[in-house]
Amino acid sequence: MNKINPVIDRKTQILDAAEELFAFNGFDGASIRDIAKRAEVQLALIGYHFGPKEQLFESVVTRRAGYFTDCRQTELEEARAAAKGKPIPVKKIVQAYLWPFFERVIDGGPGWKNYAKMMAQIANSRRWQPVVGKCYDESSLIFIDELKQSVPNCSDLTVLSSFQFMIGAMLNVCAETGRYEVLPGGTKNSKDLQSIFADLVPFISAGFREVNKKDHG
Amino acid sequence: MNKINPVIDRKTQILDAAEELFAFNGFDGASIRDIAKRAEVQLALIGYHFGPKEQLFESVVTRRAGYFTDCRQTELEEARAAAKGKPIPVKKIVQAYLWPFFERVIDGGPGWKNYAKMMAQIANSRRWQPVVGKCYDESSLIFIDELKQSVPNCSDLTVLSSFQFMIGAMLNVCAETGRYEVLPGGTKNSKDLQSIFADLVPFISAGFREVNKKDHG
DNA sequence: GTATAATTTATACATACGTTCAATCAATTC
DNA sequence: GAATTGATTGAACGTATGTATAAATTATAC
Repeated sequence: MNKINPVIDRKTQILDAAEELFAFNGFDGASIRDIAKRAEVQLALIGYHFGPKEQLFESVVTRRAGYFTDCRQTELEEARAAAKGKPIPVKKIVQAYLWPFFERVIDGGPGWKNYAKMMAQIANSRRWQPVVGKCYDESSLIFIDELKQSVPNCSDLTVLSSFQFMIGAMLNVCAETGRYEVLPGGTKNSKDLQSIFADLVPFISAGFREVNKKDHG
Repeated sequence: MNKINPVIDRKTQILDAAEELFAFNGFDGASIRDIAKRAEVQLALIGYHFGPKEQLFESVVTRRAGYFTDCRQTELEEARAAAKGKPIPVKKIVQAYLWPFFERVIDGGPGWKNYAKMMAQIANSRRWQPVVGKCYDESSLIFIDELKQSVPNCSDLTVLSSFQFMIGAMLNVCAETGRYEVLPGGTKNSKDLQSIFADLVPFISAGFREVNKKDHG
């Protein structure tokens, strides 16, 4: 017997396959049969381990969420410590939020890439708002509160909007929809994401600082 | 007989219903039967007028696309004229791109709102890239070229990335996923979009100017 | 080693799906 | 006003879907 824990392996296989097919075909476009085939697993086994389809989807969303929220929290606390009681520079907050996501998409392998594609779609859909919220709202609130300290002239709505601008930009480029292959200036190479990240941080940071100017608040 | 052109009315009813259901349930989540019921139309009539489902979807995407590209083009040309041969200020370009979309979502009624929701989802999906590209790529190229004039220190990839940041931010807030109702600072009121737009333009413009600084190019 | 529990398989069910087609109906043309 | 075209209906087909269930297999405990 060369498998240490075949059950965990099967569950992981299922989650990976589901993640991939949800990412490319959406929730309704990916059938449980497709997922089973891709995971090289029997149809009924998916229901046995994960229950109905919506629960499987929730499991896929949840699986990697904790890594991101934990990692962001760590980065934020480091920035907080470095700021010594003063407001954290906006750029540091933005970086703390964005980097864990980009790092995984760049270096984490295909599973993390698929997760990003999937999240990019469901984050813009009202339907999955409860699932996304359950995983990410608590962490988002911490970042929003921190941002309020660093852009004190902004109204609550402005901070919230700007936070959404950041997320929308992040997900759009991490979804890797292929537009970069079509429009001139982009290549098919995903190491582009490294330089896209290098642009996104100052881009978003400057945006926050701009709306923090008195005449905008 | 009080109906001027019942055929056009039916086709419009179908497109409106499809738009709404695609926006909320996605392509595979919205069945033709659901659409027919919502449009108060017989099932087979949809196939008769629009062919297979993918073609219906393409018709929905295409219907309002021309308005946006035309309107953006007009705004861009006005800004170009005002610049008198010099590069157009970034803010004017950003505004020319964003305003037609926001204006319709704010004032255009439920159909335009649904269109925005739908586009926010498919823009982040590789699957519909060909359809979106057919409608919007030409217009996008014009804006990208214009932006290159106005942020001359940026590499092609940086301009392209920044353009995607803008689109991602725009779609994320126009999707109205309901996050604003959950996180503090937002209300359920969609007149918020007016002030979100007022924040987004300087936010994105400042981003472009920042990555145009020499040390980022 | 046997009994118990957990996992995996194989199959079936009822329903929903996209699409097709002949029929009816309405409008237009000559 | 009969004929022709286009729009609409009603029903059917074959297939794919999510889920449930009982049997078989494997792992675990005593």
